[in-house]
Amino acid sequence: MPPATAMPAARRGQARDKILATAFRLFYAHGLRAAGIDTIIAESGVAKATFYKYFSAKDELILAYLEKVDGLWTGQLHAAAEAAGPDPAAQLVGLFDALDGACRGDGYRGCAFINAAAESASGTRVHLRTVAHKEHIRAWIRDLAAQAGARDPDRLARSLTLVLDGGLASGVLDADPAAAIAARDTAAQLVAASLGRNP
Amino acid sequence: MPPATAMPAARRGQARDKILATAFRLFYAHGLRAAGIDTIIAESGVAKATFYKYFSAKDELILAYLEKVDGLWTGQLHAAAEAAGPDPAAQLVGLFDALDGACRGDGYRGCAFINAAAESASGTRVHLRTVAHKEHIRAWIRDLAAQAGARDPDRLARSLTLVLDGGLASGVLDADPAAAIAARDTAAQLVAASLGRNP
DNA sequence: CCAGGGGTAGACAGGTCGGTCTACTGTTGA
DNA sequence: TCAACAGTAGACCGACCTGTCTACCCCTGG
Repeated sequence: MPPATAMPAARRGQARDKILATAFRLFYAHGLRAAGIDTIIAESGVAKATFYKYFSAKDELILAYLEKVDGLWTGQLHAAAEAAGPDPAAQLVGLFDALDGACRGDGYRGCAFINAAAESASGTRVHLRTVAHKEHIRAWIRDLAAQAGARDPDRLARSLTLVLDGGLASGVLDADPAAAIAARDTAAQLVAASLGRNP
Repeated sequence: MPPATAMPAARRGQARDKILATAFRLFYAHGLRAAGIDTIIAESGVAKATFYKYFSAKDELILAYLEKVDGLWTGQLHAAAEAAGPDPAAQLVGLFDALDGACRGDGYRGCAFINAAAESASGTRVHLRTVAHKEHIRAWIRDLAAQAGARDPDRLARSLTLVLDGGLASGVLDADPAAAIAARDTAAQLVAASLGRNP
């Protein structure tokens, strides 16, 4: 790291965090286009020049926002899975508790990635980032399915991600907890069937 | 109908159709906000005053667009179901062929309603319209499930709509036909299980 | 012949968008 | 002491947004 700055380390980059936190809130609540730069800057209590020091354009902020959501949501998914115990089959079902938890939260508006994809043209960096996220999730679920000894891990992973995405997508319409419960229930059924309980 | 106009009947309201057709294309391809009124007007080959004669505001056009999509998509769903024959259980699976057909089409970008919901604040007329659409679909699927003699029609309908929404939602990320096939496959599994083939 | 309705063309207003730029303030390490 | 740096405040730019309004054209029924 180059020499030293004339700034207290505690304060460096503090503005960036405030901006990102505000962006997180506004992007998720109102959508990528509806949340304007001016509003984000004003609600962050930050100067415009400061914003453009950390983010060269709005797109960069959106990308940073998606990165943050990715980390948060993936973490919740992993935590929910692990809370179900060491059995991979149980984890495959348990991860759906994250969906339940999310849709009970205030201001739940479905999946940030699906919503972002709906507002971005395919081929753009933002859109590609949403695709990458979904692929990561599916790869993780596939691993879990393989560990659980599913007859066809890829097929089970496809089914489960469909159910998960369905639960998330319906969340942007209404945050009905019944959808999350049904998703978990459906997942349990699919996991059981895939484990060879019946032909 | 009042007296008579001084206009050839064939031409009356023709402009409205052109506008709606253009709006359909642009709203779906680019999103509600990204498609501007000026662009829609220009590509419709219509004067601005004509537009505002038929639609008092952009929101009205969006609502008309959603109405049109509703009719089209519901029609495709019904057609796919009926193509599977008279058996309600087969229809419950067959309707997923509409998903397959849709995602193979050019410019497929997932579910217009989920995308619209992602761009509209909850409580607005646009948002409420998306919720109504999803409820209609689910009610129809529930009826089919009841006719098929499912043990718990409501539960089966919930599961199937989750899978359907999952397939549609993933379409805005990438138009992978594998997702549609997996959705149909998953639906078949759920329908079979719900019909009492196994405890 | 002419009133009236459906249409076109396009200027215009008022606002918001993302982004740039200038000028200034505090803090701190050399 | 002072240069360097993180920050603030806010004017400003050009582009684009929705929506209004004026002016004109063309066709047709009375």
